Amino acid sequence: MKLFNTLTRTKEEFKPMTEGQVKMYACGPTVYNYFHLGNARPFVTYDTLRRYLEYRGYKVTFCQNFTDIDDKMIKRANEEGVTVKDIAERYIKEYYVDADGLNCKRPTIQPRATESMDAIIALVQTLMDKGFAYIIEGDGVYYDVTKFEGYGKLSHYKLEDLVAGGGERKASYEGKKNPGDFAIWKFKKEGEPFWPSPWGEGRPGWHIECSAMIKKYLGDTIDIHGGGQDLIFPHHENEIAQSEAANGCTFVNYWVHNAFVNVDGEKMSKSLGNFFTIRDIVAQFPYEVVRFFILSGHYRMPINFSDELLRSAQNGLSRITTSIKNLKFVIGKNSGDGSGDEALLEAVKKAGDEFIERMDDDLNTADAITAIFNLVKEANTAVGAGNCSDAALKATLDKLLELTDVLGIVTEEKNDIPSEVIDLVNKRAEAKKAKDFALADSLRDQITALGYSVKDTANGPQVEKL
RNA sequence: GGCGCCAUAGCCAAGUGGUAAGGCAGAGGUCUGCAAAACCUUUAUUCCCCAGUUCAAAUCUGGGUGGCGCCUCCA
Repeated sequence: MKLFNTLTRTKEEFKPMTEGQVKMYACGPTVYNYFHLGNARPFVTYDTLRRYLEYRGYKVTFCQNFTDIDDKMIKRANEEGVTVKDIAERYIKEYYVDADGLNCKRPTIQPRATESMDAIIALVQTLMDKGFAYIIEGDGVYYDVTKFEGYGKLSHYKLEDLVAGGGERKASYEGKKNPGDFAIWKFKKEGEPFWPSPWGEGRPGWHIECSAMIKKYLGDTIDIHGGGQDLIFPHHENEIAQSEAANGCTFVNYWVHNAFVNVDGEKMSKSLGNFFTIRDIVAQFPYEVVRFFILSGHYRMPINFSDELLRSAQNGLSRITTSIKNLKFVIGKNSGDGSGDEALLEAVKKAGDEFIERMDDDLNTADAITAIFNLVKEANTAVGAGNCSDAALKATLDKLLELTDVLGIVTEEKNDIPSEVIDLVNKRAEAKKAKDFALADSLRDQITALGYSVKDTANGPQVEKL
């Protein structure tokens, strides 16, 4: 497949280091709050990339971390008068509620920064030993960006521009050799959690955490590293600087970055206050709709968020799920003569091929969904025509389930109908037969009141949970 | 100031040299006791504007206009 590599800013043919195996890492959440739709985008995107790679036969080792120690964690803990660990435990649990709901497969490895201190300290030590880092007394251990020749290669920022540009970097100028230098170990401050280190008690900087966890859990070089576009600089630039300086080899072969979720054309972010948590959104829309919404555009294009757009996504997704339900219903009841099989099976194959072709092109989920819609249409036509065998319909259903599973947009629903409802459905069928439509309609109202819908089809009444 | 992205129908959105996918919404029709679902037809002679390259451009080049992001914690 082809992937757009931020490093080269071109689509490149993806070749893993080891045939058939992929090591990928994505920056995970800082667990100090519920996550919002903007945060959800990378989770869903990289989960989809992982699912697709697995679908294509790769054995994927997917590592996504939890940042469970940083300024915001500490702030939150102090506000509530609890420990940082309490906050972490709480919001990791909440993370799983939403991430599981969004149908994100649990990553292979989910390290926490606080449980990776050995690796972090070892990495800082290496950087000190090799002369890439220096100490500012009473402050911390800093990385000297001028010591790393490739600094800026990911973001394409020049060191001079970083010095001259913006004029906003005043805050931490003092003591640093260069304005772009960043802390890899912060010395203990009053009221903050700390860990022992050769340079003094303290805690790690943000950037070093990812570098260290990648080294510890995946190795010195990995195939794919993903994250939001706002992480390109400084976070990922700094990860490269740290890891390549320490390890002396290429850190990441393919850098993948997703675009933002916007609200009224502006980036959804906590600082702007224009964010919607997933928890809030799912009070209105199912998780699958949120996932479908995210995947309905290309991951490198910004998507706008609004109720109207989610409603549109909900309607679109229900076209797919309804088709699947209808197929499930009709299989076993239908008596098609098989004259439509050939055309249908051809459509199944075509959809499968197109899906792969489009996903292969830099994970074009929008186009891949189109392939699914095309098959949905063929399936609906076949069900309506009633001229296909069960085997052909089953093959269609299986393909739809297969493709939607790669995207993670359809979750299996149990459709157990209570006997009470079945009785009503049967009575209604009798009433209809006797042309007592008033009774039939009132029975349908009763069925609806119990939370079920009934629709009349050529193959009898189809009952579903509402 | 530096780096970068985007502009396609009422809305969303693919398409990056060969004559405009798909979804949502709308309109008409078929089917149906009604409904639901579905199917058919219909909705951009045209892709922000202006030049250029080419037999051919939404797609490439140059110049505008408008919007956004990063350079500071940020997905």
